[in-house]
Amino acid sequence: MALVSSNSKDSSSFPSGSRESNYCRKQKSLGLLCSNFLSLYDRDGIDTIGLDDAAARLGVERRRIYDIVNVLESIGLLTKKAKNRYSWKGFGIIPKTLQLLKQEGLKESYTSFEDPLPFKILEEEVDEKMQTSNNSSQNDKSNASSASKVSGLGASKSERKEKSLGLLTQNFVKLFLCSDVEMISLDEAAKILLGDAHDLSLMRTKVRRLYDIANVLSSMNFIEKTHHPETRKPAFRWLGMKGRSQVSLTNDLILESKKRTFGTELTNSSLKRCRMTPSVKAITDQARMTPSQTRSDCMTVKKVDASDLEKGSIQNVQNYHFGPFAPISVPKAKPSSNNRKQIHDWESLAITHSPQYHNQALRDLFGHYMEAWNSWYSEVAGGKNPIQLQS
DNA sequence: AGCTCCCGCCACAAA
DNA sequence: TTTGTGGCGGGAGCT
Repeated sequence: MALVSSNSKDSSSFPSGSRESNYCRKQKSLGLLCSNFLSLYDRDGIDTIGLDDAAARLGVERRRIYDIVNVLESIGLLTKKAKNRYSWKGFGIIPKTLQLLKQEGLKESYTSFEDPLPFKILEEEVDEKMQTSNNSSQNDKSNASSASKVSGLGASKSERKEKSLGLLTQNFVKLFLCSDVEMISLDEAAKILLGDAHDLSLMRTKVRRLYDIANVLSSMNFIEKTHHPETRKPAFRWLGMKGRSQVSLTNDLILESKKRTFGTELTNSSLKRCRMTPSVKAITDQARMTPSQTRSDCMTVKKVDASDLEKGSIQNVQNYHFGPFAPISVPKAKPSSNNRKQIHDWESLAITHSPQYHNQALRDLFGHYMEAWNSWYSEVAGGKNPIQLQS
């Protein structure tokens, strides 16, 4: 197939049993790929994204880009423009997407785990612009229903859609938005999403896909991995937009530590066979952890009520601020007359969410930032309540 | 040993 | 027919 990239040839030259000893599976995870994808495209001035371009710049085969893009598209971050081309919508769309997903879920009368979840894709009202690209595939999507169909070759177009990663992502998110569960394991989620089909191999496949989705959503901090308090079984907890805003402070530290390690490298390909010194590996391991994972050592995160995000953020989508250490890709708030108020917001945000690191390197780095912040703050804002790094 | 999830085959859709 | 898309599950890395 013409799509096979040089990269995939690389992998085929290292068949499963004979990969180089320093092959590191984690370095090639979908989550990391998603982070890198966002580093590339979540910024001002990005309008369209070419899949070939993305694959080349990230150093992965195209198949993996489809995985990422399908999940991102399902939550509105991207919309398909044409073959090979997507347009970037950005995280401002997320509150609206979540609201719509919640409405959808509630409309489907899905309120508890006892109810089978009717499969129905979110209408494309997430983005009005999409209305212009009216085509048959949209109708197919919105008409897709019933989870009970079993897989098999010769599946129709709509049957294929029903099993798509995008639809599964939306239904997975609905589980959180439309129920009162604190956390859910992927096993449980798969059972619910499969409805009445409990075939073992179907279950395994569904769980595999949920792992893919969970990794991508975790990398954006919409969910975080945790453990059930009683069974200690791995489970995922919903963070939503709060997850994103809470980690904005630490995000830059993580980006920074990545930079220190890899320079400007954003591709996964370079990670493929690079040998890392133990110290570098320790830092990159830390950096690879999602910010929420980094936090989770010391912080407990309360479940976000979906209504919070509806109340708070929807009307403020355009005014969403990420805080003083906003990622470079995020447009910073323009200086304005209420600059002073923003300073106080930042201050309280920083105080509230000041992370505590077990990792000394990150503690040092964070300390450095706090020092810089306090010095700037005392100059500009009079030095009231300087922030202190908690130990 | 069970969990996790990368990898790429290959069916299906679109051009 | 060729190229684009993405479901799927084997099996290896990770814990």
